[in-house]
Amino acid sequence: MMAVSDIEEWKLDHSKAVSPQLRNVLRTRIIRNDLRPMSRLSEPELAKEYGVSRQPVREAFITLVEEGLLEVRPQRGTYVKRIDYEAVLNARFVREAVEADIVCKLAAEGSAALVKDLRGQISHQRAVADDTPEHFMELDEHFHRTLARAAGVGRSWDFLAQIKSQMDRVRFLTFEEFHISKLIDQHEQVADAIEQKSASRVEDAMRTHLREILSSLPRVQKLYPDHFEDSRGAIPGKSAQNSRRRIS
Amino acid sequence: MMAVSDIEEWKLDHSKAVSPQLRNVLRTRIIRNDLRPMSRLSEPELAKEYGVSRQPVREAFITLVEEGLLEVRPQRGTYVKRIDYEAVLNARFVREAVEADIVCKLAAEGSAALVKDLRGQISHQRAVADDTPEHFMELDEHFHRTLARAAGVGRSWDFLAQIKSQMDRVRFLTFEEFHISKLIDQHEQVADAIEQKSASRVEDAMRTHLREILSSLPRVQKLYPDHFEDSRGAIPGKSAQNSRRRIS
DNA sequence: ACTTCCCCACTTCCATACAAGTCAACACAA
DNA sequence: TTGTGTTGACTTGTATGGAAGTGGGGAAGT
Repeated sequence: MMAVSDIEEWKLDHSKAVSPQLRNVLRTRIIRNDLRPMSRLSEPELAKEYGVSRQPVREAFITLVEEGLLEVRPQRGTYVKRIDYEAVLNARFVREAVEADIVCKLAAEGSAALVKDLRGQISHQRAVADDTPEHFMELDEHFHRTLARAAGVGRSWDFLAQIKSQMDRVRFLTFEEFHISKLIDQHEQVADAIEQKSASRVEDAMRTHLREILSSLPRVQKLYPDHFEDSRGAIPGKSAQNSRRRIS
Repeated sequence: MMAVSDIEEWKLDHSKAVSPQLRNVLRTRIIRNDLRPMSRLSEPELAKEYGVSRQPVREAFITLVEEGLLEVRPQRGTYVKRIDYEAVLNARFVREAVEADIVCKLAAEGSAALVKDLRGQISHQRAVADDTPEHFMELDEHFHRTLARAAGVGRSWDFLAQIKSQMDRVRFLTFEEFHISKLIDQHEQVADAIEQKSASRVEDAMRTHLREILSSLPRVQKLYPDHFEDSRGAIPGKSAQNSRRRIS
């Protein structure tokens, strides 16, 4: 829908409030690795670039600091944070816990209309699997959001979206590490299990699905070591992230 | 530790950055119902009250809007949001899912030192049970944070803290609705189950513990209807919040 | 050559001024 | 009395100017 190169040229609508727009633009640029880790974002520079004053830029920074995408060192500069291995693992852990409960609710209450909707989305996903990865990620986002809304906890997904950015940064580093067709197959297994109203199967399917990133994360870190915080993860032996339930 | 009345007189340390302090003060005042729902918070007024300019106040507002505690209507005013019934239910749902997985991990990996720490905290909780409710809530916060850290997902608790404020507002409305001694007993059941390394029992204990608010929430809403959003919740029949697992 | 100190460019943070929109009260006409 | 138009005191959003702090480069002294 929107290629990476276009992001750099996004213009702001001066008839609306500028700060929120700027916040979204910068967040997208960071997640898509257009703004590299450790690079400095000076307020006046970005202000000139987008034709606004420093204040909206400042206010946009605040939220991004809260999301762990930026780090401001007072009187020194504002920098794009490197990917925090621990933060990724924690975000993934939270996401697995929440979405596991979501699909369990759906196995109990899910309607046939939902299953039909999901299957339509899945076929749509297959159609764009070989398209740009950005396109699939949008559909993936929509798929998981649909599950949350169907379970009656749509606002929970809004919360998850805040921490998901940590995981998305990893994805955008190397799409090759993520086999899209495999992810779509897992989506299908989730839909199947919901249709069969099997709570245990749908839970296993979702937990397996959300653990895919665990296998690729160490390789991504090896490939782009300077994109990651120097913390542990270099010693990812048994990273205390194996969740409670043995999968199949 | 800090009585409600003291909050209004919190002064800011002008040697450090002002915005974060102001943010914490305002958040606390909102959660503790010192700043009432629907009341207007004008930037220049608060600026004068705390002896700073409008800009730090504005920046403090941004985060609180993100947390769903404030609502700013452009060119009209900034208002304390009423408690959103749906948001409380969703926050509770997320918390249950995450903390259930946390204690399951602890049942598998938990150490004896952890159990000893928890029991110490519990006896401390009993000691202050008849003290001010604020004091118990601090200990309660510490207890749950300890569990997360022991499970190796300490940052996950930082994530949860963002949405927990929605639940805390309900608690601070009526402490009488929450029987502290009962909550402490449930803490003890969690500690017991961890010691016994029983995943199923500790999960049930935690889920039961975190569902306490569900029984009191409708009563609190009845008692303070104007503190709540006018949404559903007035029709809380089967509010789609009964989670996946039947308890005991 | 090496250490020490100072100055200056640069940053974020705060204060202040201006712009633009909203809403209520009020004057005024029918 | 009622309906209408307008003014003006509010609000938040944006722009800009200092204040305080950081760090590097260069000059001076040993």
